[in-house]
Amino acid sequence: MNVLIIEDEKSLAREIQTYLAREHYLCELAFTGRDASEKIAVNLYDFILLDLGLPDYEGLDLITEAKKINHQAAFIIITARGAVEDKIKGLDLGADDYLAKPFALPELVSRMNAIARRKFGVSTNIVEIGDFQVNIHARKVLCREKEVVLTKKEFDLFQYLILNKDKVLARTQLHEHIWGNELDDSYDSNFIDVHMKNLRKKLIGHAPVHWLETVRGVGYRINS
Amino acid sequence: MNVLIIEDEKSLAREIQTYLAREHYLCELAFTGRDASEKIAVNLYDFILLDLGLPDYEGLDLITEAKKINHQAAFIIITARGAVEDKIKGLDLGADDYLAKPFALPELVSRMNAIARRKFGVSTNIVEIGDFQVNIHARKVLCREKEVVLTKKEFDLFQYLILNKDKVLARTQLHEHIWGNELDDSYDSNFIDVHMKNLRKKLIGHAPVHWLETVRGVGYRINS
DNA sequence: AAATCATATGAAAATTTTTAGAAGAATTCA
DNA sequence: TGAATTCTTCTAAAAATTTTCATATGATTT
Repeated sequence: MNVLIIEDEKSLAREIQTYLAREHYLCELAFTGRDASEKIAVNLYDFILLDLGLPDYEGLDLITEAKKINHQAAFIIITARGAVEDKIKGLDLGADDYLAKPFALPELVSRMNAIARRKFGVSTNIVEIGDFQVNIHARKVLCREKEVVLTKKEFDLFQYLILNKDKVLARTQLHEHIWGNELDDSYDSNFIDVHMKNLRKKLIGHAPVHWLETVRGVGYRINS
Repeated sequence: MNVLIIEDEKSLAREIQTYLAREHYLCELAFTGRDASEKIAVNLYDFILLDLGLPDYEGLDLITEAKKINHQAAFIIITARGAVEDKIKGLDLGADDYLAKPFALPELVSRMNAIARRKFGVSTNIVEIGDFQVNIHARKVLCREKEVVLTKKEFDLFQYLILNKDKVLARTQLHEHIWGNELDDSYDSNFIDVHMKNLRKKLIGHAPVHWLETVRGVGYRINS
């Protein structure tokens, strides 16, 4: 899950980021409204955490703006206790949840998990594929009680393929996803292949993986 | 799904085209109102994306014009943020959706998918032809539960013919589309024929394919 | 019915793509 | 910092696909 944290208090923003990272939310930070605005225009976030106390922007404008560009994101509003709280709640901003400062991070996480369940239908963090149980948040793979230990890149690949089940994913897509950034025209490397090979090898060590296919000339695919 | 992108900013148009291609929308570009007008008169599009900031045309005229000729197309209006936005919304143009610049491409895709589902009753993903189910995203062909395994070129050909159902496609067209590049003057090869033969052979192995015809002297066609 | 033209076919040749092993870089962790 | 792990590049071999080519088949014209 991709999260944008809009918060001018840098230390708090980083603290949230670190904590959420542990829960396997992938966070980007925006310290100003302008920054946030640009990021929202370019990326598609699952969650947008917005502190309503930004100096350069009227927070509410940011919400309406963001809602237009990315209607599927879940919004969580963070506000100073008391202050404008009631007023905000009165407004129908269409936020998915509100949190008053100061708040406990586990509280934030549990609310985010609840929203993820409700909004994105991710009822659980555990996805089953073949004989394997993949725990997305814990980044662990089990096969009949036993753990299959994957490296970071291997897990990233595996997860992305699982989340896009029944879709062929081109190497460039996989590469872009894992690296985040765009690709040079001169993309010429086979490290996706190498990681796939290693991933397969590890998986096959525990159970058959006929559902993980190479689509020649195109990419890779996991069949449900 | 065939899409016409009407957008004078060429780089943006191409960017959209590239992204949509990945999602298996087949795009043509029109950089001017005149160009768009001609293309609409000749081709039947499923989607028409229209940027309302064209220099040579009043965008709104283009819509009413297009609506007369092709009433089944879904219109998506792209507009600069703010500006005339409200005014446009006020007008009953019968557009299926609006997008304000800048927008995230995945957002565009998810809206198009939604429209396709609602308007055409199709999950853009699966196309049925004869006894075959073609899953565009998975690049898989099924015939009564059983998979028909196609090579890349075979699938590309098949898909392109399906997307252009009821149209005769010349060998040069098929060649240009599938190989991307333009053709040398000295085009003299029969590999389209060979691929067609192999495709037919594989399909016929599972069910009759009377709907896949050779149009002598012209090319090939799939009849719905 | 013969001649001509376009398409279909089978098989070999050429090319592309994938797999796999290993080794050098880079990163992480103690 | 050094050791261990992980990431990435490089290579060659293997596998599969693409393309060519020669020939057969079938349709169209005269």
